[in-house]
Amino acid sequence: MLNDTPGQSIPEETRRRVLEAVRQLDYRPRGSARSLAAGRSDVILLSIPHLSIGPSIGRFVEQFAASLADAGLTLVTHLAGAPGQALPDVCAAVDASVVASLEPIDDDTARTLRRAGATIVFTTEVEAHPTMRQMGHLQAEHLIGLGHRRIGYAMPEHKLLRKIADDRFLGVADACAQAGIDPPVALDTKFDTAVMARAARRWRRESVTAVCAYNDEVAISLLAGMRRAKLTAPEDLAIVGADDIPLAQVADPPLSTIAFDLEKMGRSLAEAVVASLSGGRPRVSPPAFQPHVIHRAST
Amino acid sequence: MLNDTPGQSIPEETRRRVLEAVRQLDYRPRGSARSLAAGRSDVILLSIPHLSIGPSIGRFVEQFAASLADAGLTLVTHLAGAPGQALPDVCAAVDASVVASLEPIDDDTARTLRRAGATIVFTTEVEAHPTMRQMGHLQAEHLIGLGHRRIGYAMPEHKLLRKIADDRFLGVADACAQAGIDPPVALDTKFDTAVMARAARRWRRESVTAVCAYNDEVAISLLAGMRRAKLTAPEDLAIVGADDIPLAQVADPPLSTIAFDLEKMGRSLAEAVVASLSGGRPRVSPPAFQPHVIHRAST
DNA sequence: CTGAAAGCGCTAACAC
DNA sequence: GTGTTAGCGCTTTCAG
Repeated sequence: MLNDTPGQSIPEETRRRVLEAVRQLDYRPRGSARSLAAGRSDVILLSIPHLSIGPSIGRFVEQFAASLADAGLTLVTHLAGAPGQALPDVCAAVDASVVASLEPIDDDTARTLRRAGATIVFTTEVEAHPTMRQMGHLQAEHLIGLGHRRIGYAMPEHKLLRKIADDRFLGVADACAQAGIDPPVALDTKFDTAVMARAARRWRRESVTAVCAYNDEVAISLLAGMRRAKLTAPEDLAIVGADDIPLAQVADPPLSTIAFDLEKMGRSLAEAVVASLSGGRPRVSPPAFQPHVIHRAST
Repeated sequence: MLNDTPGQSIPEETRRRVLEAVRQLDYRPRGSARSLAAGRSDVILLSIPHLSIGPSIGRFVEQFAASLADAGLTLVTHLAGAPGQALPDVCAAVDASVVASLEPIDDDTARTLRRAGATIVFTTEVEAHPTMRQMGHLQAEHLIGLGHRRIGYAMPEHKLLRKIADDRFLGVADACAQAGIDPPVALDTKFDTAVMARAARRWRRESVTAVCAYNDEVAISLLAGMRRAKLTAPEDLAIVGADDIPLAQVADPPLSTIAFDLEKMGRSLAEAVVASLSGGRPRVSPPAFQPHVIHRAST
């Protein structure tokens, strides 16, 4: 009865009272025993790339967790990349049935994960990877559409963001190639106004008229550098960010950026997880994220 | 031997070969079986307050995870507050032996957690709560030390941040009372330049000369509003933020803020968890966080 | 349709 | 000092 097996004949009164008792004691089956017996744990482990934690990812995780909960699955997250337990260790410890990741998991780890007790591995690799690329593509396209012919790229400071950054950069490069213009000139950045001022001048010297920033934080930081260098956006240098963080709206000038539907993304990922659990192909539905540009005054 | 029981006599060669084989297969005991048998899971569940995810918390979590890993414990995190699984559900699902939380856990939940299979509950309630308060205190003290006699408080937009905000606000109010000046005048905020411009003017009208912001994001947003209202910091209104996010350095003017040692905090919390596991009192050592003000141009 | 029993993968406590 | 076994709390399967 507790498992709600269909086709039973329990007096309504009794049923109610038992359920009531359960609620009162708020009994919960012990996860370890449950998964040991059932051979499947209903625990989903999400690996979040180190340091890139921000409000956007928060919204995504929330939706992901909520959708999973609807399917009776429990989400826990793990901060990847940092020192400490590696993903396979954590996976084994919580006996996760599915591992989801926002950034590509290397083959070696993936193999370990898969081997680890029938644990199914699932990554967004298939779709999210292109999405990162697509974001870069959109940034550049937007700028090119505005008439810019020489584009800069502002890399993130932290090297652990490099994998994602490379993807986004590739998208920019792609768009430039497609438009038949020079490849983007990439420069490293830092959360330091003086450094960013120097970068801005450097781009100007190289005849760059617009730059795609790795994300909004980098873009805002560049805006600060420009102010210091007595340069204005978008006249001297047009700037486009990525991720649409809340602060982008109050940047000076307000920052153009690339947004995408994180709630939808969370929902799709959850669907994919559920599907993979019932033997389906672990794949997220294509029209999931719909990245799009938000045009504000900085471009 | 795999458990490294002391006092054995295994030929060195054999030992080496077995260990080698283990590494090759990279075998990992299944967590569920392990904890079921041992009655203890070595999984630590960290509950992170909904939405307040930011770079600072990332650094904290990393250090926490690393320190726990040193003690052979595995950390997973859960986003609290959001719809989806509640903390006790997640706790039961992963069979956590310790639950740590950044914000106070209500008594009801705590009781459930504690009951749930000998799971020990641990919260930072004891110490972190005061720390939030202390941050507000420091903000106000700093401003008062600079000669300000009427102080404003900028509340966060999101109501789920309210609990933390109330604590921080209380610290500000405390400091004001101690200094014998008027209580802080609190205003709601939004990531919208126009709204913030209005708030700035409102504070001026109320003779406020300095405002403590809930955090750096709110502060930066207020700075944007002031620019719009043709007000300058710190002359027209001195601003102090909290948390010391990277963007605080590139704010215009650079933002004074309250920082604290997140790495140390992570380490202390881990120590406390380990202690609580060996029967000690779940308490984090007092001199753990050392919040301090970083004085920049905005005040 | 309901009850009893086997056993999931490990650890701990026990005899040898 | 080493091998063996009982059993952790559940699910599932298989008789009744």
